[in-house]
Amino acid sequence: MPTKTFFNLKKDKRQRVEKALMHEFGKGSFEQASITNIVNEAKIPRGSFYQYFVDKKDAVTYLIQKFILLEHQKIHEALVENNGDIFETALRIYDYRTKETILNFDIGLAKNILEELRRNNVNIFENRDILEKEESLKKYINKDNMKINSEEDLYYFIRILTAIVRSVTMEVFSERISKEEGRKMLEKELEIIKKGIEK
Amino acid sequence: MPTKTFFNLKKDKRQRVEKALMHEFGKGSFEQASITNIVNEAKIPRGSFYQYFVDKKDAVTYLIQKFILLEHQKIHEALVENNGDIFETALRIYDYRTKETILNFDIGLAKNILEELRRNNVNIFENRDILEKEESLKKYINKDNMKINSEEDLYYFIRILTAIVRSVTMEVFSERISKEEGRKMLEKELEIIKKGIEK
DNA sequence: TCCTTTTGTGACGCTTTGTCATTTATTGTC
DNA sequence: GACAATAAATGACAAAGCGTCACAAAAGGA
Repeated sequence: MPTKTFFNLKKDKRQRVEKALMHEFGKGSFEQASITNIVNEAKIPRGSFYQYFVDKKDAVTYLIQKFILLEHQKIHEALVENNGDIFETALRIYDYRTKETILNFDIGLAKNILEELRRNNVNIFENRDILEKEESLKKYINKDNMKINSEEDLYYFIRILTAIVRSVTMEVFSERISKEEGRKMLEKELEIIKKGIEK
Repeated sequence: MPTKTFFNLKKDKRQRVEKALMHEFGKGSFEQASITNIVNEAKIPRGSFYQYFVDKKDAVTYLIQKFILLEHQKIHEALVENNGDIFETALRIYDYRTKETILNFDIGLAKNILEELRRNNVNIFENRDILEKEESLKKYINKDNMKINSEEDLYYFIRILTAIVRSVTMEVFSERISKEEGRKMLEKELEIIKKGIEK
């Protein structure tokens, strides 16, 4: 997390830094991002960057946390609007993630963030950082039409959905498939999960 | 892919280079790997590295291709031994991936390779590079006890399995869960896929 | 006003990458 | 074996990036 110095910054300066971070981290991969570019764009001296953030990773973490919180709200909305239907919600998550702008995050940045979350297998329904501040989303899930008999079942089921939505989202991001193709694939995959495989 | 110069190298030298590559790329992430370390370990001058490989990525690609081919063979074996049972095979893939040594690749290196394959959503049943040289594994899958009515269904089903096995494998690699916990989780997840969710 | 604490600043040391001009080895031909 | 042509080896070098540090400026408090 950024230092307290960063949060004490005047609004104008902090926003300049934030904007530069979002821009640079969205351009290529996180590894490729250059601190030199960030300080140039934000018009702050190099030393200041290290006064605000421990290192590059620290700055990334800050953006990721922001993203997770916004996404949590978004999923909450989707769940409520769809009366707790988790399959519809999964599609809604896919839809907004593959939009041009995700929660006001540039698409390139969102892609990198989601990749990072995937790498660390962060599950928005279980994430600890969120659960400290926000309530769990699980209770909004309507289990009436599902063969879910325990908290454990639900846990594993959410893991499966998370893996699948992520997988197809990343494929769209990497431009191997279009947004529309991806959605159709996701629909088919959800259908298989619904019906099961065993004869 | 490496240059022809690399393949023309005397066995001893080529093996020295390969060993150094595998060691360095297994130490940390691919991005962290240092070419300086590789050339030092392999006892070749810096310039030679760039005579053999276009760049760092090229060297990585070489290792990944080697890995994919070996894994393809391994899955083939597993499928045949289990009479085409894809669920058992999924568990077998999990098992050998979470072993101490994977196909003679150091565990750190295997982790990085699998992460890369995941990022690019490489599916060993569909991979183009393999299909040029080897036959598809799909035909070995026994569909008798499964609600799979078309090639398309099978395709999506394999996508789901791939996503799930990868997800849990990466969690074991990142040491959030143990090998044994991971296996139990995978078993539960496979069970859900078998039975379906819909009441 | 004077002292203390916080923030700003950019030159610098260090490391790494990929290039390139030059040297050395290998191969083929007569 | 001699010579030319092709292939491979070599390491010094330019360019670029990271994080540090000593010092300067600003802000806060008494």
